[in-house]
Amino acid sequence: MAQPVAQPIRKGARTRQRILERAAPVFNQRGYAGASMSALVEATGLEKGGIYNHFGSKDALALEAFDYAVSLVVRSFADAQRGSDGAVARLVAIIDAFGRSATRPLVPGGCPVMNTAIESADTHPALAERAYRAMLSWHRLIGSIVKAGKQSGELDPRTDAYDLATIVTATLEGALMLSNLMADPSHMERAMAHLTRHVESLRRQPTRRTRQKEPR
Amino acid sequence: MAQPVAQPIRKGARTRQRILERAAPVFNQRGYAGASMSALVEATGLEKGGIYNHFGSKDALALEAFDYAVSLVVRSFADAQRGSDGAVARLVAIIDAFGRSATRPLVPGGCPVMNTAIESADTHPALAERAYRAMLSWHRLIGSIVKAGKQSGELDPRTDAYDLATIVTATLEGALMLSNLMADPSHMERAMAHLTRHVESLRRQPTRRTRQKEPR
Amino acid sequence: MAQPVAQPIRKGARTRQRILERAAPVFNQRGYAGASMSALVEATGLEKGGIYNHFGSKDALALEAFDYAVSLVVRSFADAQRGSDGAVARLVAIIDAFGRSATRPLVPGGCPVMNTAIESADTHPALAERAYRAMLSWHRLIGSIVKAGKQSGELDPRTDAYDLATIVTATLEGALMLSNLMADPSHMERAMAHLTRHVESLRRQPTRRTRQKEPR
Amino acid sequence: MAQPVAQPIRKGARTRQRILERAAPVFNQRGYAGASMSALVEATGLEKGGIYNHFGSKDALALEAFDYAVSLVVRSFADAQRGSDGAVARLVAIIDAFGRSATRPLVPGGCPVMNTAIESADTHPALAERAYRAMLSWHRLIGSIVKAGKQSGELDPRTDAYDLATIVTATLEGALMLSNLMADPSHMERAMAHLTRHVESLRRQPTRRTRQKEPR
DNA sequence: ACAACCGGGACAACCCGTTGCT
DNA sequence: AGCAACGGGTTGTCCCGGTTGT
Repeated sequence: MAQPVAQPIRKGARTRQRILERAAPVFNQRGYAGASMSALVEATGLEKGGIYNHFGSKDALALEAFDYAVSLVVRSFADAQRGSDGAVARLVAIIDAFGRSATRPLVPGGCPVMNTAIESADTHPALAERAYRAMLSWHRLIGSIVKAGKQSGELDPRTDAYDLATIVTATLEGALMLSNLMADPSHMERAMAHLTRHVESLRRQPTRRTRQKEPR
Repeated sequence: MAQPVAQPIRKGARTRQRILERAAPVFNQRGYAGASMSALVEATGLEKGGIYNHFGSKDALALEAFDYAVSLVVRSFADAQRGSDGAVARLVAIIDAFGRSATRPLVPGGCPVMNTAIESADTHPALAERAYRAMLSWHRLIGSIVKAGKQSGELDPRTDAYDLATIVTATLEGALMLSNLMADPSHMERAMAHLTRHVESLRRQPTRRTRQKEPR
Repeated sequence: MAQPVAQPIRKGARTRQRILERAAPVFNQRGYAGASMSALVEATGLEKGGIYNHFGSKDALALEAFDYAVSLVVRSFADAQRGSDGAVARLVAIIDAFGRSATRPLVPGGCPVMNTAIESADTHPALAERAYRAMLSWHRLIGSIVKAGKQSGELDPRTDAYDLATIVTATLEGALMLSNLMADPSHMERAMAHLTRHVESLRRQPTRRTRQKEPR
Repeated sequence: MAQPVAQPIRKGARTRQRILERAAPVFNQRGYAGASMSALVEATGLEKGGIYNHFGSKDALALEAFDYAVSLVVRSFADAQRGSDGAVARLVAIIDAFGRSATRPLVPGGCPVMNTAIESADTHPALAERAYRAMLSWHRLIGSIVKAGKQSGELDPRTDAYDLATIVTATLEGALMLSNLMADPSHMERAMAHLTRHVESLRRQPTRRTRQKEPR
């Protein structure tokens, strides 16, 4: 029963990971319905039986491949924030990190969360749920940064965390779609500039001029 | 019982139009790969042969159904502008019209342009091309409004039409995706409020404060 | 109500005949199973409904088209014999007439009787029956010529009509197939030369040497 | 029960061969266009997926099934010649072997070469090419026998190998068609008798009488 | 034990021959 | 006579287990 000592990664686990790494771009580019098992066979280099040994179904593989793809994006967010101090700097770092994916995608085929959200909304509840959770965690990430920024006094206390999360994610996802659709990264650049300006406008001002949600 | 005089539309043309009207939501919700001919058969009420009498292939039907769906959106833009005078009012009317589609979609399943852009980018060049053209026409629409607004003196002359087109379409499309993904129309409401404020900030100011693209 | 005088051929009958003339090559080249109704629509220039007004089914059209094609061959046999006196001359004329079809086919696609015999033997009893009858009539034609030739004393009395009918038709049909398969009319030329020599060897000889079916 | 040693043929290869054996008669009887995949499914006992595992398309299966059918005929020619010495004996053996197929067909449905030549001439270039090659090899076989017979002195030196190949194959193929069409093997018997006599007349004669291609 | 092979059906898109309505 | 609609049939691919071989 004693587990083998010092053989940290079994061979099967490495194969499994390799399948995920190679399947994720296929799902991200072709979508769930458009990604055939034979395409996955080609991408992974394994035979169909080999894939089914690790994943019980195309469905299960798609869910894990999605999680894997999201984990790459999340990690890039974490890496981006590492060297940044302050709410504005961290938000800008996230905006930059996402914006870079327009020219250097982490997973080919665009943002996996948006792609999955678009395709699976009316067809695949399990995938749609995963996309929902991923997006929710991003909003919470932004929300926690805003909250910390307000507490530290960096951000205007009237700043609405929900507002900002919506504006940032919506604009970035939309701009990524535009850049890919029109094969022109300047859309993403404009969106990044716009968001950066917007985020910086949220700083607490010594003057009495309001910025956001001005009271009527 | 005099027979109807001058019936301008033959029966076949009416059937063809009905197919488009009923196929468009299927493609918009399920995507091209996910929309099977049998689903289209069910949606249209015709048999397979009946559909193929009017459209040579699923491909041809998808292209025309996309164009039909886009035409609905474009018409809603045109209707929205009709009662509006001035660049800001017209832009806000377009933002409102698009924003309404989050709660009262013109075609079920979200924005056909975004959906098609996401799915077809790496799989279906012909569809991707149509989505590109549709988006381009929207950008040109916004561009022409901005240009007119600058000429009339309503808008700040430093306003960049490209910038605005990108920001507006990216934010709206992203927000629609968010609203649908999270089943929460408030995302779209926040985006509309943000964009409305942004557009209004582009008005020519009697003071010398700059708004957009401030010269460094 | 009086029918128009001196209009011997109704328009419908002409259309019907035109359908046959244009459908026969399609069936002869593609076979019954390979000739689709849409191919026949294209060949005839009519719509499907138009064809079905004249022929109750593809089957009925195929049968009549076969008869039409055979009638062309039969007529060419009759024309060929017209100027020939004597059994040998008439047989050679028929051989010549058939042989010419290798380079100048009466109906594109080869001999309709052989084509139909090959395709329909195991699949279409009604067509196979028509092919059988056509071939039988050719054998009877040759048989009657041989019989007349023996009665007139032109042919050796030991000549077997069945034998000759088999040899002539088998060799000609086989040679036509070879010429078409190998795109080389010399096969037919050799067959014609061989048969002509053979037929001429059947003439009653003044000597006592035997020609055919020599007694062992 | 020692397990079988060195089983050289994997299971898949056996299935593949079985498909060919069972598909060949279907194609030979119904033709390429007339042989539906469902008929092949029925004949082979496999499901469609099983067949498509071994052959990429109906087309590929048809080509290999044709080759298989031809190989049976070619093998029967080889077997027939085995016990025969001399050109005349070998030619007669081939004639006999082919003639037997009228009553005991190697592949049900007639000669695959002729059937394919007839059906595919104007519709299926790849199959027509295969039929052409098969026929060409038969002509070369006859040609090589004639050549050897002339060199050994058995055959009249004026014998034309092309002539003989055409006459033999044309007559045999035509007679097989006649026998099948008219359900009467006597047509083939007459053709065999005729060809046998003809071949034997090609022997070198001690006298100076000519046999073939007499100079005018 | 694990991966490759192989077979199974259901379903894909598409076209067939046919009929009825205009 | 032509257009429109019909379903059943076409070939071909799908995703997925069971078996075989290593």
